[in-house]
Amino acid sequence: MSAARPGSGSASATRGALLDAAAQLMLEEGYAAVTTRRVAARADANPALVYYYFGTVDELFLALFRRGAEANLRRLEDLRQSAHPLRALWELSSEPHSAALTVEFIALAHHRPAVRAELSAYFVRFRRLQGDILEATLVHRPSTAPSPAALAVLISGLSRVLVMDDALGLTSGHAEVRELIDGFAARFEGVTPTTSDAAASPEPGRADPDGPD
Amino acid sequence: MSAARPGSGSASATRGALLDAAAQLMLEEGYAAVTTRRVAARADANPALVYYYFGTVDELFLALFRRGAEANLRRLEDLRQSAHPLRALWELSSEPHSAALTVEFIALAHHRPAVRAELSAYFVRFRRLQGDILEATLVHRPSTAPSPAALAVLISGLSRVLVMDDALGLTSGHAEVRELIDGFAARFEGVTPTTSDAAASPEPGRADPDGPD
DNA sequence: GTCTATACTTCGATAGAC
DNA sequence: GTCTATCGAAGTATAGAC
Repeated sequence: MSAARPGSGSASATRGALLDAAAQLMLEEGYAAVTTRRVAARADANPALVYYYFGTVDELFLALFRRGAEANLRRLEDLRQSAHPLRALWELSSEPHSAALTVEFIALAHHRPAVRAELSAYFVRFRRLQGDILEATLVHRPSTAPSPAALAVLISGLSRVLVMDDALGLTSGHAEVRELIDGFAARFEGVTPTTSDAAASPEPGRADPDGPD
Repeated sequence: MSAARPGSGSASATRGALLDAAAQLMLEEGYAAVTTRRVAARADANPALVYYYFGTVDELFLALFRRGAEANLRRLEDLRQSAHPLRALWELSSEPHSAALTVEFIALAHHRPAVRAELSAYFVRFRRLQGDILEATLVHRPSTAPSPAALAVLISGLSRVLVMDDALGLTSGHAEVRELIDGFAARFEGVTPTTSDAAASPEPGRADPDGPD
């Protein structure tokens, strides 16, 4: 309660518009394009308001990340009720917007300690929750299968490389990797692995594809 | 032959120093820190020399990427002679410096078309070569095993997520994933999967851990 | 909460002397 | 090949009126 600055609790429309603008810029032009002037211009707001709401650009980044992180953790919780948690998990990690933002934030984290700490804490929570869901879903997995923690790493890594490749136009081997994942999901969720199936039965909490994976 | 600018063929010490400085800055502080002034300062050179050698900052990025890319492709070629090509392949993709630079370049590629085209072309070549080596190494693989192209994607994705996780201090599930890879390598290369083995028999062409994965 | 005005820094890029 | 000098644009951040 030291600095009298409106926090994430304040449901200000301007604050939200600034965060939206920052997210757009980060997606379209990378984290370096997120400057006070450009964010304000895109949000049709005055540049000084960025300082009013966030204090520094670093804090703006943190606020943006937190908003997406919390939304994503909520969506992850919702997955528990899904009929196909494994597939829903895979699709949550495969959203282009979300994954592209994640890459930007990871690059940012490499040289901004505050961002690094925030990402680190978030990913610990995300992976743990992911592991819990996998554990509950794969009740009959053989003893030779990877542990939930290892599966969480596999899902993160494979979904991320596919999305990064897509952004570069790389496609070689992709179809086969997707089939591999689909086959794995089918074996443990016992459902025919057709893409039309996924399209026909939308999962809960998939409305706002935003934030880190 | 239009603009009289020294190319990568010119073995200028200054040019190399500028590229080294750019690589350092990119690693330590991200691509946004790569500015003409800062690069020149770190290389103990005059800022105007950046324009003399590269013309624009974009060209500097491209030259830096190309240098690392070519070095990496050479190292990949050398792997063919390795006693354990599969493990060597894995380790080549797991180098922290190289992978961190790759993440920066991928983030850069998201909004710089010239960088994007360069990365795209490079990765196509890299993955293809990776696939060729895998094909030659895994001569006795079962028909159910993933194709070389898919394996190349798996290796890229898993090595990259482990390195990115390491940078954030995440370790959950890592040991198991490494064991998985090691087990796979052992099964197809027929060697006891001890880490001391890898340390005891260094592979050729691993002198300069630089450039994209 | 929103605005103007401003101080100060750093950026990319160029012209031209040496 | 290397340097100085310089332009205009854009960056962060703050003070203070409304």
